[in-house]
Amino acid sequence: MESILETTYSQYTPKMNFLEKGEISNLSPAVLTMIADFFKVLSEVSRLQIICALKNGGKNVSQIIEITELGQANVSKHLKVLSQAGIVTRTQEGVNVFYAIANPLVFSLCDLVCNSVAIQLQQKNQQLESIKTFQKIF
Amino acid sequence: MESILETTYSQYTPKMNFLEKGEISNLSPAVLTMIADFFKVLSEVSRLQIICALKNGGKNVSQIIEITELGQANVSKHLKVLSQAGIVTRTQEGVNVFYAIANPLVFSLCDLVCNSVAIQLQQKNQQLESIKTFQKIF
DNA sequence: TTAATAAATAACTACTTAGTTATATAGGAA
DNA sequence: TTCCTATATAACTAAGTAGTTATTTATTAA
Repeated sequence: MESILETTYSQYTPKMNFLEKGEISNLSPAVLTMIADFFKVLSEVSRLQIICALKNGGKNVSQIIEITELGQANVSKHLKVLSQAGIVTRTQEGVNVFYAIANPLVFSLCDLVCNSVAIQLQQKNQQLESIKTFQKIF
Repeated sequence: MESILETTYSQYTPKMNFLEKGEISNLSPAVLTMIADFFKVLSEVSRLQIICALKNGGKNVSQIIEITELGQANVSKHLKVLSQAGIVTRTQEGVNVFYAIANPLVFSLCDLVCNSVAIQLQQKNQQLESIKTFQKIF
């Protein structure tokens, strides 16, 4: 089966089936741009707060505003960004609009990064402890 | 054992051991900022290009410049950002400086996002096909 | 020491975007 | 209809940053 990305960006050579191979190298600039844009959506604290707020089920905008304590217009803009990135779904019910996580992948991503950051902090903490021990000796 | 993040940000309540529990909700703003910052590093095409260039082993700056076709000062700046984020390691060997991937996690992250983006493209492609079929009928 | 090369940094411009304020749109109730 | 509430949008400001050019630092060779 031909990769969807290869189909869409077939003008880019060399062709690759990175979906099957899981290869990050030799990706077309177009694909790298899409990946970068996805990461960019997750690179704002306010948007991560909104994602957190939706962790245990969909919420309407008013609820999200209350939980995150962000401004109404601001939340609306961020929800649009998240929606366009396919991270949340939008469902209008009368005067309310409900948003929910479209793909739990985001939680996997956040957890992975979270662990990575934690390990780094741990290493820095150990270095700090080493310095403290060093100071104690003299 | 107490979580490293709980130790470092113990002033934030309620306390959480998300390292063990893998919980993204109720994270302190400080932790969310760290996660956001990490994603921000991966949200630039040039930096993804550099990461791709290092996929099959460490390279010195000149090699990275050649592969990515980016400007020298630009590459140097991006490498600093990647280095400070703990994504690449820096090793000076005489006049050359070698950079290498510090944590293969980044490839997992990129692959996950890549697949997610591919699925979305596939869905859009199917919608496009539906429209084409629809047009064929009339 | 001098020259040449590799890498980092400083200073600058142009662009993007988060947040705010004000306004618009739209659904439901009176 | 008119009013009220929920959400979206427009316009704007301020802050951050990618890329460039010029310069600096540092290492090796002549």
